Amino acid sequence: MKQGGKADIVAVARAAKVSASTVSRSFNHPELVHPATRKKIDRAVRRLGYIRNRAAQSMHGRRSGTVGLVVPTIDHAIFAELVQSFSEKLESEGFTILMTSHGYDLEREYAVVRKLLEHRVDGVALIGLDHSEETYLLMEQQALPVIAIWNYDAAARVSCVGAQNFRAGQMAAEHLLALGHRKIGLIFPDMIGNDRSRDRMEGAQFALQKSGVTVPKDWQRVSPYSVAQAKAVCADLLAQDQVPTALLCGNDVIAQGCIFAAQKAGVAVPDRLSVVGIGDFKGSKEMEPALSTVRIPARTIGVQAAELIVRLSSGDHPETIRQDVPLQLMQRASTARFTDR
Amino acid sequence: MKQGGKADIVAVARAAKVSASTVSRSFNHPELVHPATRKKIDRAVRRLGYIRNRAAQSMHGRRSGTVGLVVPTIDHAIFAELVQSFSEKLESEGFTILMTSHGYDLEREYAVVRKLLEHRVDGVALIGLDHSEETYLLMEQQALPVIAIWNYDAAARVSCVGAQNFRAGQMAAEHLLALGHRKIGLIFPDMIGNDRSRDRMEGAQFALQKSGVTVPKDWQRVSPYSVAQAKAVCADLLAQDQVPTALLCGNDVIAQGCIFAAQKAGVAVPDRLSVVGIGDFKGSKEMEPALSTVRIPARTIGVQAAELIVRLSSGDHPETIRQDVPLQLMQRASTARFTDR
DNA sequence: AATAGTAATGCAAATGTTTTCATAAAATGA
DNA sequence: TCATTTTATGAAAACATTTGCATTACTATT
Repeated sequence: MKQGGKADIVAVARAAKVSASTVSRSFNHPELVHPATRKKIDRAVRRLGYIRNRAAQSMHGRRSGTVGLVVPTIDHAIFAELVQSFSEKLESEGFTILMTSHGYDLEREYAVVRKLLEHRVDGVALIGLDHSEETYLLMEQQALPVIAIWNYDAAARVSCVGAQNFRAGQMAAEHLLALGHRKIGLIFPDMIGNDRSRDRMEGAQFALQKSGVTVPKDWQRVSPYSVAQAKAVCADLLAQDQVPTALLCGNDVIAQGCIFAAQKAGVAVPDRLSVVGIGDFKGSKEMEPALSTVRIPARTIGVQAAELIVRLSSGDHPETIRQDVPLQLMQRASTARFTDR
Repeated sequence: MKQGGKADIVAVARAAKVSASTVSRSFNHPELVHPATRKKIDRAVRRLGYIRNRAAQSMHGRRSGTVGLVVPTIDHAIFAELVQSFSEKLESEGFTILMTSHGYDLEREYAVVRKLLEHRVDGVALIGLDHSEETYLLMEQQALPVIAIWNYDAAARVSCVGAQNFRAGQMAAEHLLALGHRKIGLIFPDMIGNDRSRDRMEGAQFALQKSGVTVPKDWQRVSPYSVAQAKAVCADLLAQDQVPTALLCGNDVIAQGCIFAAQKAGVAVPDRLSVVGIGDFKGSKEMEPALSTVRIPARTIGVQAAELIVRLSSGDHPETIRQDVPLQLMQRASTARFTDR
């Protein structure tokens, strides 16, 4: 029984009194081996505690059964949700995921993609479309299925499944404008290496400009992805003489921070300040007041991304497939019509 | 340049006019190969876009450079934080993590551990100590470094690093008792396959009993890990004739739900209802009112777990190492002294 | 200049599996 | 009963590396 964990296929073959080939076949093409033999082999496998070695398998051009997933960080509500649905779906298809994060550092991203390649993953999934030229080149050179998750871009260099962030920013802005707001503040995450944020900001600016609304410098703030820090940034903004009647936030975490900051400062939401986010993270719907936001369906994206990469890595679809996942405005309690009292 | 992504070590050797052995050495023992040769090889590697094949490497008893991580789900603030710090540390040590989730299903856990073993991971990390006998047996048979993260138990069957959940429940209860509360409600997640929850509940009950406080059935509720559902459960509890003056929640997500439910029902926190959680998740400190909770230092645990598994998988420490990570009561705004008005 | 010692490299075996091809055994058909 | 087809198995090559051992090319020492 306890064999020190080193039973190989020939040990099993010996124990079952057959050849290694037969054991291998009994795993991979069971229909080719006699039921009685199969039974003998099964018993031997169990007795020795044999576990197949995928490393050895994948040396035969056999697929490794792994998919690489590269995220900036998983410590964000939104990525966690995405990663969960993505990996769940992939696991149900028999894949295991090799997960790495790079903390928004494109240099490190290159390094981790390389490492995934060393492990001979059957495909790679990245977040967003902002990647270094080196990284793109590396992946193209390996002729490996690659998909970008989270963003949709008709001109994307690789297959992608996601939503249009420009549109998300636009929708959030249009929502506030439709409610009559003209004094609007913008709080967004830093934009370096973060195309999502940039596109949303541009979408918002586009909608505002079209309506002739300009945002004073003082009402444009940068906040990291953190409730605590967003709260501080927002508190600072609200402490000014002139404050906006509505806040458009780059994502729901920032929006949550803003709501808390307003509550703390005694500014009623939505009576005196409307707040809209982007993302519709877990918890946004439940908080008080419930957060109005543009919903990006993370689970849907995760599942579709998993399906796509399975498809790309099995059949050889050399074409680039781009899937646009629709957004949805979730009007809730944190935004209200602007009334000049 | 573009070689269809199929350059192997002998192709590199040919291009650099050396033998495959030398190329191999130049990767693994660079000090043994002449600087000039190394340079030639480097150039060839770059020119061909060669990427080492770890599958082939690990066939030589060489470590695979992967660590398996098995979580119930990563779609929980707290696991996300843990997983992030764990994987960050591990990546900095040169490992890649193979991540799988099982959705609190111990059968599936067995299956995913098996799959990790097929990939010849250098170690396995699981959450908690509740695992099927089969899973334990499997891991013992393979004589593989295994650690359980999140719980500390002096009698744990495998190495572990984490906190004492019994103690956490106890601390939360003692906090409420110290504030003068006697009418205390308990809202906990389901306990099947979730030893964390069970231990916390027992710790809380222990402290309450010691103080002669009994909790009516109506004030003991089960809530899934979800702000929305906790909010509903709590709303139901608060709609009764008799309501407690304090709520002890099995984790911060539930506590957050309770606070939102109270806000919605017009029950002032902490004036009329104190709420304490367990975990100190991201956001707990920032919400309004800030949540009092028992802090379980997820990042610390993640980092220590990573260090431990590296240690176990490099040197051969056959002994079982158990690390207790201390808890800390974070008294914030959601709990206050009970005053009978 | 010869020898010993060291540094750098190559050869070949080994790793654990899959797969092609060949062969043996059994089943089928006349 | 013999020839033919089908089914089941084994032997050996292949996969991409690493490594122990042998060999060659340098340096240093006398």
